[in-house]
Amino acid sequence: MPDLTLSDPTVALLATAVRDALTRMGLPSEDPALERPKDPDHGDWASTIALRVAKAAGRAPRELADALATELAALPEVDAVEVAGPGFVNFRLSDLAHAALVRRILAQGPGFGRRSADGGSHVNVEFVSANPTGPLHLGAGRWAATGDAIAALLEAAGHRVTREYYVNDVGEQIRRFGASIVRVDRGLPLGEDDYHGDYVPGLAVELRERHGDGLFDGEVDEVADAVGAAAVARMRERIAQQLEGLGVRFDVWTSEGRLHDEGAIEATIEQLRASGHTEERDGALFLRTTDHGDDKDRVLVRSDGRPTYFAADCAYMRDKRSRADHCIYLLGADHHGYVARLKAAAVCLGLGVDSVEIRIGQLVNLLRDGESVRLSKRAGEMITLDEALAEVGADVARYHFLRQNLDTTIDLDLAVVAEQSMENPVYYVQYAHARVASVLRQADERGFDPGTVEDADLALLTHPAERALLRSMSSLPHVIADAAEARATQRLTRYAEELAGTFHRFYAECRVLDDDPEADDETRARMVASSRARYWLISAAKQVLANALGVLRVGAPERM
RNA sequence: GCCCCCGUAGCUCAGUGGAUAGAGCACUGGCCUCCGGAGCCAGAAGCGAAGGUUCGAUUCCUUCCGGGGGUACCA
Repeated sequence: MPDLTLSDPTVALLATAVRDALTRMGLPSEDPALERPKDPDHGDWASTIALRVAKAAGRAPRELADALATELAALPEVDAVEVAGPGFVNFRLSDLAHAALVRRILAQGPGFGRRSADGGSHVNVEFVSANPTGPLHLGAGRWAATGDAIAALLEAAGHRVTREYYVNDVGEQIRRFGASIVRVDRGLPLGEDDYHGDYVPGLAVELRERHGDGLFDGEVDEVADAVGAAAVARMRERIAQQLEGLGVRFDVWTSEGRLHDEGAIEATIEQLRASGHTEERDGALFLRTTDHGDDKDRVLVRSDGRPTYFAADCAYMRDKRSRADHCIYLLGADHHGYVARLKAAAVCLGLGVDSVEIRIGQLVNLLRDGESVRLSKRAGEMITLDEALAEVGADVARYHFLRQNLDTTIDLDLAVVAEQSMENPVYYVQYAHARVASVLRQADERGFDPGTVEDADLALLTHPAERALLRSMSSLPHVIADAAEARATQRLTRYAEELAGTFHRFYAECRVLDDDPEADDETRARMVASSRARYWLISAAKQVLANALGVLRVGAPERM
């Protein structure tokens, strides 16, 4: 549980009050166990501390809660402290706290909900890292959107973040990729393991244009490496473009080939050998990953002397950790077998198991007319990320991916997503933002003078719909902190939907720009005061919606 | 065989050990003389099964049932 007191002064205040009360009661002053009740009838905040310490204190939870409630001296920010159920202590915030919230949101602007970077650790988030032997398919979009949003969440939670892509740009697959291009270029037949994608012929043409025909001179085996290298460079550009289409930009692209060239792999193997974690068997060098939870030892150097990809993975891990305090790997479920060996490698490299965090996401199952479509680069049939984006749009695609738990396999039927796009939850949220913008525009056009938020009488915001909106708005800092810690993007999307919902309900029930020329002066003055309070309320709501969408990297439109 | 993920409303999915388990879609019926109806309100409908831990379990543990994925001196 992240420390909520860091991001919310009201919580900090309550926490201190609970701790002080505990001390006065002669009980250990521990975590005040503050949480947000689901039901607004239970107040704005609740503490379960009485339930938690009852046993140790040897007193009934309900009795403890009563004593605690009595001890909690009246704070100006709190209207009431109530005991409910088996021993919950519920706090009801006062108008003062609500007014402070609106002013704080507007004063902090885009910073509301975010924590300053001071003291935050440096986190490296590696994601996508698809082999550069073809364009990204739609499934990669899930990792792109999710990794990017997790990175944004971590930034919002106060960490320095590096978004990183690992490029497997050397080895057998690249050679095969190069050979496939040459074969296609010459009209030679392809083998089963060659690259059959429909992007291959065009790539051959492009490479001739870019590098001249000389690149292709020679036997297939002689030119495969060079063609492969050129093709990889080209695919990397294409992949970067595709990611750009989804609004994702990487800070660092690490080339596996560079690790080889710089001797990082040899150095890593030497380190592992020197630290006694390796063993020679049958002429190959193994890393004893079974000592650290893996189910079999892994080969670092083959019997013919060539290092394995795993050796490169170790070198890469060492490289990344030298640049960051904490490394997150976002991998697809098809790589879950890598978890144990990577964790073991972290131990063998002396990096600290906890500093290497591996997140496994379930795959995207693409459906077309209800039938599963295989997404394979070599087999050829695939839907590329850019094709998909052309159909549904980046915001819709991003939001769709971010909305779901990583543990959930996504069944995605593009036709359905595109069809439902008008009913898509992302529009529900964006519409709320656009609606606020529209009201603010109206206010301006009508010459409405909102005054200043300092002068506005925010204590007028007592309607249940207004209270619900305030309550929802106040949650953003906690939602961001929780979602970042859990690496759970769907918590933020769901929150955005909830916030949008409370706004839509508010909008349906409360009129912001209210005036009645027929009314007497006193009534009209009341209406203006109410309009001003609501004006600042929705201005703040707009900011919170924009901040939530901003972390998700989804647009917050002024009009739709 | 071993390992990982999932099983919550008709469908797609949220649910961080707390109080009466929530959305969207679909269905039924309502709501604009007035700030955007891409909206609001109401209705019906659910935790795969059994044990255990706990003051409290949809959540943690075990077993079973059902579905998906992974298992290499591959890359």
